[in-house]
Amino acid sequence: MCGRYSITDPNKAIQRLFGYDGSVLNWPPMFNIAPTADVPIVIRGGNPEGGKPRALVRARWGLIPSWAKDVKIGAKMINARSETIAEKPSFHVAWKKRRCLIAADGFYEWGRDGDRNIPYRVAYEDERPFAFAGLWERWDGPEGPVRSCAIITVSANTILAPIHHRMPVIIDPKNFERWLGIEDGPDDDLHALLSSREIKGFRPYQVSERVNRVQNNDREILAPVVA
DNA sequence: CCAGACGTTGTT
DNA sequence: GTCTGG
DNA sequence: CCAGACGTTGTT
DNA sequence: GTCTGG
Repeated sequence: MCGRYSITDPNKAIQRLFGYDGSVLNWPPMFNIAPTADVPIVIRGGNPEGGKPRALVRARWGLIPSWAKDVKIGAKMINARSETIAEKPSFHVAWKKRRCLIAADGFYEWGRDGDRNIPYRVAYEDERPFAFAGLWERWDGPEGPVRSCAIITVSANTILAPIHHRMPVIIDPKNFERWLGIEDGPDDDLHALLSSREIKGFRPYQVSERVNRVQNNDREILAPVVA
């Protein structure tokens, strides 16, 4: 699963991942991102610097379906299972029309050791940024429209299985256009993107339990601790 | 037909 | 909105 | 995901 | 235990 993640340099990550200047949103470093936080995502739309039609926007983490009566439902919709995403009423429309990429440079998983939960950070060895496969939705609330998103999950691969049985889907940069729907393709192709479960070069390492508290949002959160 | 749910995770 | 249960 | 709250009444 | 907030 994926219930916390990080983007330590959002502007640089946008540049490296998507090849355009994302500094307009001027995002601060986020070491400990929790559900309901506003996060930067990339969707179809616009034409940044004359390139592919993509738009960098902010969205609340936790998908709020269009029919929701309250934003609170979003807190339960932080992940969407790839196995059932096409059938679930809450995700079906977004699956067809509103896929997104969620910029990150690490995510956190809690493993279990007896009665203790041990936090790990999972990131590329060289700390390069990557993108989760996501869905987004627009909800018209009493205080105007709210954009929200969810991270898609699959069963854990061999690297992560010892820690946890679910993990987020990472989309390879060469598949960004296919995923966003900028290039046409049948739905089977989309499922193929979700089923790769490839996270070559990823490395999980134990971190301090300080990450448990969402208020702890500082660079020390990233530091490895000795088991 | 209308009413009511609509999600994931982990744990038992 | 759309699907399921009754 | 984890942490932390979880209630009503009456009075100021 | 279960829900809310972050």
